[in-house]
Amino acid sequence: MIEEVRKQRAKEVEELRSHGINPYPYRFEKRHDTKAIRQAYDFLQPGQLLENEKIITAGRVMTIRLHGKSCFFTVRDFEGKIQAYIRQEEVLEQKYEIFKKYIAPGDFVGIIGFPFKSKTGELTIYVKEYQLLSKARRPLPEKWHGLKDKEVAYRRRYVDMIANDSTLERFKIRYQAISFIRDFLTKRGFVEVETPILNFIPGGGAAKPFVTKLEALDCEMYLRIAPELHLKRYIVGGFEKVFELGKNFRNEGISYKHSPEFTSIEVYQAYADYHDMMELTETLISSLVFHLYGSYKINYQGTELDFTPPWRRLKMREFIRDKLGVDILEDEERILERTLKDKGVELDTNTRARMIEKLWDLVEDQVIQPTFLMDHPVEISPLAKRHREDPRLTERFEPIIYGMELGNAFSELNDPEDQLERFKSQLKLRDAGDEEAHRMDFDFIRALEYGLPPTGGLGIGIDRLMMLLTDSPSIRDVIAFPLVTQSDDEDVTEGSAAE
RNA sequence: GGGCCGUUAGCUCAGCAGGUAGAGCACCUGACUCUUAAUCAGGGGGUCGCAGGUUCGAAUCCUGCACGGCCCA
Repeated sequence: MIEEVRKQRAKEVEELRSHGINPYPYRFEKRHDTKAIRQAYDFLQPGQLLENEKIITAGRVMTIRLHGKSCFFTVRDFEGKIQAYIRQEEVLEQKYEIFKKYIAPGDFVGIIGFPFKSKTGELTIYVKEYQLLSKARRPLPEKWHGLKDKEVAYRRRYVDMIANDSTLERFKIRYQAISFIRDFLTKRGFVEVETPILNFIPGGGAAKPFVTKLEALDCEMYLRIAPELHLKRYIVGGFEKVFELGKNFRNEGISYKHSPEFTSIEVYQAYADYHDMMELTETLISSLVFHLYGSYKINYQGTELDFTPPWRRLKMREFIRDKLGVDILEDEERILERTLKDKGVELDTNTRARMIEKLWDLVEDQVIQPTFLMDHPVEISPLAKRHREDPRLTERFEPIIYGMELGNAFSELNDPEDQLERFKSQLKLRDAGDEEAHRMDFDFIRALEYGLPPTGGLGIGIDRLMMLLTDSPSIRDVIAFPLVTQSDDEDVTEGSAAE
């Protein structure tokens, strides 16, 4: 069936060429987008025509309503949809016949005409001239129900975007948000920088890396799991406010909130501590929410989330003690372990660090409203500075919203001796079987020995933030081209050499 | 890795006391000069995810596999 349509379209393309019409011309001078047209002519009364105005626009034909010698059709562009009207008596008869015969839903057209409002009050472009800009060879999904199959939506996102306005809208919001974040930080004096994605030592986080090979040096390399250590080297070098927005790669499970390839933003500010980073975080995210929705409150999966600053500050030790009755600092490991066993949690490695992480996992989903989870124990925070009041803790926080860790931030550890000790402790965890434990990075120690000023650092997971901002239940919904298994492309080659 | 659900026309879905596959949209032909899920008349289109099994007979029942979704680890 799809082959039938493709052959039919191929035939039409040949016929158009024989009429001297190029079905794939080179350019069109688009002057107005649908939003601008809507804003300019919304004032028209039903039935009113503005024959002296000239509109030049272009887009994809979505639907066609043909009535013999006249035809209504809707055109969609990035800004929206607009109706157009073409009549035999207004264009050359031959051009009308060609429109009637060859223009179909899915095709791109350029149109020149004037605005009017139909009897029913819909703003419409009265077509004086049109040009086929690209002929579609495949049928569009159903015009009423759209595309619902999630597999197809993920594999062929372009079809999802064509068929479902909400999908296009979701990605517009994503890139508006990213643009806002860049502006926000730039206005505060931060410089956008870059760091290597190919690393010899994957650092800055707890994760299994992707391994790749550098042929030129015949050695293994890793895709970065976080840009953190390089960004701090910028601060050592003399930058004072930097950020990097980009992809990280973690060779771990895939779930509704985990993607092997994800986007983060990391921000570092010299002379600041984690309190400054909390202020930055809540101001950045709440003003982003306000920028997008005109309110600090949004709905996520049926729950109202209130981003109004200041956000709740919650100490990790106290919260776990309140909820589970154990003290992650003072209780013996066998007590932590028994609490976990009672809750049915199995430990992959028997370290105190892992136990603390698992205990937190048990209560994480009880934190719904935007919250800063603070002051993590030192053994699970190898890059954070010890707490000024209790050296067993660190000056660290994670913004938690709707039970999801949205990021991670610290007063950065800048004491090279302590950092070396932390790396060594991490190596012990590694020996105990923790594959995610941090690796040794002597050059980073060397950098700290040259001197890192007091620095506040912050990382935010952009994809998870976008889930919240677009009410999306899965991280795949906010990644335009999510990871899917290899596809079957049989329908492309088969019959593509249609006569 | 485990559990549940799903996979039928390009799309959205019916069909499952087992009896040789349907609708709407889309597509093709024709009619129609203010429609908007346009309308009207006619037509074409399916290895029912794949492979086995049970049966005279399987889209339907059973087993395995693949792909996907959701939940759990």
